[in-house]
Amino acid sequence: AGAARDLRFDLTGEWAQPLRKCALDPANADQTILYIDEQVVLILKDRFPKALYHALAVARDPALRSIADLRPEHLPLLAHMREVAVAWVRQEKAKDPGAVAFKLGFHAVPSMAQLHMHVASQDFDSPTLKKKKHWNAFTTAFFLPLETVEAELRDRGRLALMPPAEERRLEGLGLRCHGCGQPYGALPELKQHIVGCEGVRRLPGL
DNA sequence: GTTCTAGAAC
DNA sequence: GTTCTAGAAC
Repeated sequence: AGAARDLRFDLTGEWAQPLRKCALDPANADQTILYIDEQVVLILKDRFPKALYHALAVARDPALRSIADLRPEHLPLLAHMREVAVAWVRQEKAKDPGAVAFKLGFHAVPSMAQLHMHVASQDFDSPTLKKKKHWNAFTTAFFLPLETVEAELRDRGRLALMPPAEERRLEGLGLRCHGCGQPYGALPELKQHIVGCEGVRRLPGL
């Protein structure tokens, strides 16, 4: 008998479908499509971005609903998603040399159906970043870097899904600047800090 | 994922 | 009194 499927990764609600719909039927998508080929569509996260630059590389294979479906055979797809993401990052950084370093990766427990990789500048300067959960989803171990995901697929054949208790722990962690480590009690204070933090400007990444 | 909003926190 | 967070949404 196979293991029971983790319901957190099923994402069957209607509100969770826009990325999947875009990947499967891009001609009728209302998102801004930056790039598309047979394997991947790069979508600009223009309505609710969490940083000055924020895009999503979405897999077009209908079988890839989330990171739970990834297997070693998908390593070439992940490499291609990196190429597509890096091309966009280079283009944006050429236009804006002052942009903060980008990072590529997946949320440990996604909220939207269809495998999607975040491509985001680490300024996290956005009016639509409103909740502690948003902050911690990008600045804690809840964010799985692309290299980590690739290594785990290579070494273990699939991803170990984050236990619900660990998910709750990371979402609830106290707010802390990812650039300098300074703790903050409230999100508005932290958001005011990050726009001027030198540590944020010096973050490593793409 | 977001919206709404009650009531906690300040 | 105002700001801010966090839980329900069928």
